[in-house]
Amino acid sequence: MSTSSRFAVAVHVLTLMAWADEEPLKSEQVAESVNTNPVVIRRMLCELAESKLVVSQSGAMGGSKLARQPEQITLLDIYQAVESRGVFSLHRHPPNRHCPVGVNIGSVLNEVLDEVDSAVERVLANITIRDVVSRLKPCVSTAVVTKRKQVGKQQVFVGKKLADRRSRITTA
Amino acid sequence: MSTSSRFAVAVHVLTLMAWADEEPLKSEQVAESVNTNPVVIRRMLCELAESKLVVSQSGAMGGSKLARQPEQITLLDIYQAVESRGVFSLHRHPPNRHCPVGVNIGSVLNEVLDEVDSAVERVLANITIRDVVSRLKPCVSTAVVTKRKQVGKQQVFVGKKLADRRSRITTA
DNA sequence: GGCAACTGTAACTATATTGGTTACAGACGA
DNA sequence: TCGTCTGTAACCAATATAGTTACAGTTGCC
Repeated sequence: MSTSSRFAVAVHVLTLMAWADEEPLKSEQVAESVNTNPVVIRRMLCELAESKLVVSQSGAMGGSKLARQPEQITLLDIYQAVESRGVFSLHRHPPNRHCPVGVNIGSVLNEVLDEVDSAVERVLANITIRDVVSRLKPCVSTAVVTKRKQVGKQQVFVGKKLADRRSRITTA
Repeated sequence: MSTSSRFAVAVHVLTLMAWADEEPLKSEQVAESVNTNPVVIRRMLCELAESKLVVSQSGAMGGSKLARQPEQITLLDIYQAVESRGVFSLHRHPPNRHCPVGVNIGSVLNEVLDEVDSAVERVLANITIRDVVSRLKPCVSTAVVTKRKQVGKQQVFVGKKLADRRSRITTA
């Protein structure tokens, strides 16, 4: 199967922005949380912007934030924004048209794969970014309490209740 | 997403064998219908044999056939036999453990991806190879009627009602 | 205006997975 | 024992994703 991490990363990115609550995030901040390169994030942000899920601003003090409220963004929106193809693919090369099975297996498989895709989409359509944030919060409540100042190299994370964006939240 | 054609090809292969109805098929025959290399088919047959979906026999007059009746093989069996991973993957590299979102997004995503996988499996568990053959048959009924002798290079396909395995079924 | 801090994007490389191919050892029927 | 198969290793090709460097364009601020 395909299994790229694009969907997982995209959900991560939008969850971060919901967490930041209207505060625009720089690609470098996001990349630091996702643990990847800022360009990878910017590429993905472009796709998410095309699907009207985020808005970005260039220039100094720029950054990206959600284009809608977190409860108005479903995981299906994200899935459709960053995953071009369905869950399964058909044959790489078309089967033999002179075989009774080969000539018709494609249409039967397409029906099946459509059923699968629909099932996946029904699940994703019922989960919003707000839900993800909610399921995240119980886990990090202690982390927020034990937040402490950043001492070393700049390491910026965000939190609703943090006035100082340059502080660092840690569980250690 | 991942999207390999392994699942599609595996369903094709087992459908061919159900169509052949107990007659062992050689990897070259199967490869001809799938339109690929016999080794690719033999590799897949090994996986399907490990999952007890087919049985193979070496040597002259050898070949492979279904290990069970077509109605006792679901597409979920096939999916689990040839697709090692779930529909989606998590991050390639783990997110930043010092970020409140990064440290917990993995467990939330895992719950979501489990829901997705379950939905996919529920769909596939309800479709058997017998069903696939049934959905195939209406399409090929005319093809069987218009079957004609093979004249050129050996091209062997199978059909329940064909005593001569070396005949060719065509829709042309 | 000019600088510094951003995004958007091109171009390239690295890595992983799948599929295709050749080759050959071993099994097995006739 | 010979010809016909499977099983499997080894290798190459094609594709997709991710990571990296570089740079043009945009914007806020002094």
